[in-house]
Amino acid sequence: MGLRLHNTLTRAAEPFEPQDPERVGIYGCGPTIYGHAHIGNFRTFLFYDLVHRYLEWKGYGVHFVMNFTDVDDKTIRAAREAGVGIGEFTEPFAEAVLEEADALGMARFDLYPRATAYVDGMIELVQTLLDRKLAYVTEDGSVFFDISAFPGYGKLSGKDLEQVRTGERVSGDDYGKDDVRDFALWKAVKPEDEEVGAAWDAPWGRGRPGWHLECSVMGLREVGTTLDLHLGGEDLIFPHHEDEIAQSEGATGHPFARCWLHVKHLRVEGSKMSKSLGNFITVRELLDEGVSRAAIRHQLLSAQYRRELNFSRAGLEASEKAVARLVDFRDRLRRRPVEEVEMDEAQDSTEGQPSSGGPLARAAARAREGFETAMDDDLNISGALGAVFTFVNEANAHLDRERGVAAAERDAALALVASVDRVLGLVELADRERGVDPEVEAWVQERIEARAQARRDRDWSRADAIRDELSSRGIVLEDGPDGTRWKRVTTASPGA
RNA sequence: GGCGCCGUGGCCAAGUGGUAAGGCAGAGGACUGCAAAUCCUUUAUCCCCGGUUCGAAUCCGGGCGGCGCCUCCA
Repeated sequence: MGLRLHNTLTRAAEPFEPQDPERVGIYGCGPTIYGHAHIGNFRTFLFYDLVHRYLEWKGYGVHFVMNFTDVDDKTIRAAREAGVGIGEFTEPFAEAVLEEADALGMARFDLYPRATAYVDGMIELVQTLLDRKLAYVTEDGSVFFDISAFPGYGKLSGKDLEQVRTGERVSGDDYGKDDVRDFALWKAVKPEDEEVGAAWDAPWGRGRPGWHLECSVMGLREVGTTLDLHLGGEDLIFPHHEDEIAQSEGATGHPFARCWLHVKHLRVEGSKMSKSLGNFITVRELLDEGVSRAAIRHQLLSAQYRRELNFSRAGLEASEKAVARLVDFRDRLRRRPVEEVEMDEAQDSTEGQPSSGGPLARAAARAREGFETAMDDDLNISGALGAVFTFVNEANAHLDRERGVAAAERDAALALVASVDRVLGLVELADRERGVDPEVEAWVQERIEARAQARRDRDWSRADAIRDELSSRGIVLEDGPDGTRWKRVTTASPGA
C-alpha cells in the first residue's frame, strides 16, 4: 500500500507518483514577511514539515523549497512607515520565521528563496507570456495576464469563468485591464515603490512583479518545470494558485504541478483568527510566554490537514500531557533492565515474518503498520497517533506485568518510538525542552539526596517540603523501587 | 447566488457497509508514607427523519445546525 494524497486539481485521492523518487520536487508557499508569522501560518508550515519528514521516512529523496515573499503592497507600506528599504525591513522577519520553525522542531528545508532575488526570472517569464500573446501591456506600463487566452483557467479552483463575479470593485490599481478578472503580472512603478527600493527596470517599463508571478518563477527555477507537489493554505487556491498555473503553464507548455495539497485554515478558541477579533496569536508570543513548544507542535499537527483544527489553551494542555505520556514511556523503556532470557516466541517465529519476536516486538510491528497505513491515507495523522498510543498502552501493560524484558524486546519498542518520531518530531523536541544545565542537575541531585535522608528518617513533612521546592522549579519526582527519578516538565499554560 | 467542507462519549478526534481507535478530563481500584508515573475497571440512542441492504456512524434522499472560498489572508 503506497501513499495516497488528495489532489485539489482532481478533487480526489491519488497514488503519489513522483517523477523521480530520488528527488521529489516540492514547493510550499511561504509567508509574506512584513510582520511576525502567526499560529495559523505555522499550522501550514508544520504540515509542510510533516510532508517533508514523512516522505523521507518512506525512503524518498526530497528537494523542498519554501519561499519568503519580500515584496508586495503590505510590505511596501510597512517599510515606508518604518522608513527603511524593503530588504532591510523584511530580513529580520525572515530570520524570525526560521527561528520559530526551529523552535517548533521543523526540519530545515533545502532552500528559502526571497522573491526579490528572482526579478530577472520574472521579467523573462513575463516577456515569454507577452511573446505568446497571453499577456498585454497597459498604457501605464503594467502587464496583465489575459485569462481568456488560457483555456485551462479555473481548473484548480473549479471555477466557471462566467460565474466569477465581474465585480464592481475596480480600484485605481486595476485601471486599464481588458477584463477585471485579468490579474497583474507586473505593476507599473509608483513613487512609494521607489522610496523603499521596490522597483526594477523591465523592457515595457519600470515597476515591480505581481504576487503570483513570484511563486511561479521560484518554483520553476528552484524545483523544476513540473513540481511533484505544490503546497499551500486553502485560501491560496483561488486566485493565487490558479494564476500560478496560468502563468507557468502558459509559459512552459507543461503542467506546473502534478499534485496540489491545501491546508485548511486554523481557528482560534472557536473563531476565525483575525486582528479585529483580538485572537490573532503569533508563535513569537507563545514562545515568549514560555508555552511548551512540543505542546504547540502537537496541537498544530494533531488533526489531519484537511480537517478543521481549533487552537485552544485547553487543547494545548491536552497536547502537553499527550507528549509527556510518549516521552515518559520512552524513558521507562530506556531504564528498564534487560534480562538475558530466551524469547519463547522466537522459537516458533515464522521465517520472513517481520512480526516475529516477543509480545513487545510484535506490538511494535503492528504499531508501525498502523502508523504507516494511516499516514499513507492522505496523511491521516490522527489515525497514526492512535496506532502509536495503542502501542504505548500495550507496552506499558506488558512492562507492568513482567519483571524483566529481553534486550531485543526492549530495543524493538525503543526503535518503534524513535522511528515514528522521525516523522512526528515530538519526543525529539520535548527532549530539547527538558534539557537542563549541569549546575541545575547537581542541585536537583543534592535535593533528592536530602529528601531520601528525610524519608529514611520518616520525616514526611520535610520530604514533602523538598518535593514541593523542586516542583516549584518545574522538577517532578517519581519514587520507584530503584530509587527516585526526576524530570523537568514544561507547561502548556504558564499563566494559569 | 456559485463551489466546497463538517456534525462520533464532558472536551478533542480516528473509523466510509459487519454493531465504535486514540489523547485529555471524570469515577472506582492496585501500587506509594503521601504523591508522581503505570496498570485494571468504568463513561457513546455515532445531529434528526425517511430509504437501500441480511446488516449503516459509514450508501441514497430530505431536513436542521456549524464553517470555508468566490482577486492579492497560510
